[in-house]
Amino acid sequence: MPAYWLLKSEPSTFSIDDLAGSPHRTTCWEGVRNYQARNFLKAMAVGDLAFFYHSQADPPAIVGVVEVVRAAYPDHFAWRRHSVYFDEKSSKQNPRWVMVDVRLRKTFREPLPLEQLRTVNGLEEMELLRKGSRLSVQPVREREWEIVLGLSQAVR
DNA sequence: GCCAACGTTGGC
DNA sequence: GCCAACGTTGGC
Repeated sequence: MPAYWLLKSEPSTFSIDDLAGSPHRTTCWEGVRNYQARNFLKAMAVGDLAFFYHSQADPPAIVGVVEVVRAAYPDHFAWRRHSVYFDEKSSKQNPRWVMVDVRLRKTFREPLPLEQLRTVNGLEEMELLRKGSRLSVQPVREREWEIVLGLSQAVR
């Protein structure tokens, strides 16, 4: 059984269309710089599935599904002095941050806006919908996964 | 642009 | 270990 997750990205930085245009529709998920989010990245296994969420977007929305194709490995952007993700406290000997690789599985025909998700029965406890929730990598319960996927198919 | 809700830093 | 100050996220 795969586990389910949700990954946030600002589309102005990296959108689901950018992923669709990437080689093998695959990308490394670099730049996570929050310990709780990092620990979720470490918990991911190949074959796990994740919603792709557009934050700081108009509207903010779940826009598709990706699959984990490589488990956590050191985020080498932390070692690049000129990267926005540089962190001098992360060394090659003792990497502080990790990333996974994900491949695009599905782009929803219609995005599922945050505002709509807030009205859906069964999603009340979803991390994404918690007030003040800022986690950029978060687990999704199986039941929540099924409900959201069902919505994505209902909007055809 | 505002601001609530965090997370991090650092003095003590 | 506490907590004030500061920085960041992200909806609105």
